[in-house]
Amino acid sequence: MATAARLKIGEVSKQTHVAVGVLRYYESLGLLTSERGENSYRYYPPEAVQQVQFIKKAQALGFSLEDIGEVLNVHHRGDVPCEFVQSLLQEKIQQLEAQIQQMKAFKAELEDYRNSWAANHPRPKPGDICPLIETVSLT
Amino acid sequence: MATAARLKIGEVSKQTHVAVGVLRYYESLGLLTSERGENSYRYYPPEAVQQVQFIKKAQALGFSLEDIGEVLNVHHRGDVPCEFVQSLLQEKIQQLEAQIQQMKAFKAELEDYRNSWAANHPRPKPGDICPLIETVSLT
DNA sequence: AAGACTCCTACAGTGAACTAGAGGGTTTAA
DNA sequence: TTAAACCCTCTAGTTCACTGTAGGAGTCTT
Repeated sequence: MATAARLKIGEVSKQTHVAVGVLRYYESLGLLTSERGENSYRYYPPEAVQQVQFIKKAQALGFSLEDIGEVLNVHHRGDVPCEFVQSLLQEKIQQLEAQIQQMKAFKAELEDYRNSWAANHPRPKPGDICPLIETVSLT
Repeated sequence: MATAARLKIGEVSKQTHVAVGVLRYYESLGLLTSERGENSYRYYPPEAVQQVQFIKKAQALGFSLEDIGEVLNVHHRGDVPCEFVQSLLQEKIQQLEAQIQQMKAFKAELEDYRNSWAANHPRPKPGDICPLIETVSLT
């Protein structure tokens, strides 16, 4: 079998579009692990790429690195993880659902305003002030 | 007519549950304006309450104070605002929609995992490691 | 008129998530 | 074999959104 493809930090960086410094920072927080070569270089298994992508995805959805770390650390520890992870998951799912509902409502609000604006102000007169902000905020 | 109800900062704070310091901070960023009395106290019109609520709502949905300031400042300047606000609105609406879609996808992913976990691991054996993280991140 | 309370400014500190730089070793391609 | 490119550690700086503190003035309540 060919050498198991171990990745250097720069390769992980290229594949994930996450800066090298950030990867080291994640490691310092315990979100990522690596083996060290004799040269003290970090070497990552190919799965590290997925892991970093997971971090970035979760982060984009509003999870803090600490949140993410909680989940990942449980995995690293390997201690009775499933029940704990399960309950974390459940919590996150519920949070997501709530956020989705909020966003939908806010989007609808913005759309309402945009539409009523379009109807009422086909050509705003010079000197008009757009009552946007106050109107939008009244829900 | 009775005195136009001008609010002091503490009253705005109570009505919005936003700390006095935060209100002053918002003002320093140009997100809020006030008139000053002879005592140099800030006095706000009642609409300030709505405005602060708008800021908080937008913020909860991931808009930065700078984003919010862009919209509010246009209002304050009163310069040809509507077209600009309109296009900002359009952009924000699209962003929201994209985020909603991402969240739904991520939520579905988490649910899938939770369900398959429930099916496969009714009683995890001691020593098992939950393959949660890698599995979840594969979309 | 005294004490509690609220307000003011100005500036320092916090935590999260990076980002940059110094100073020095390692790998790799011409 | 040497120069570019990459890696290391450590420390410090940045941005965002606050939070807290000091020192002082105004207001309200009794």
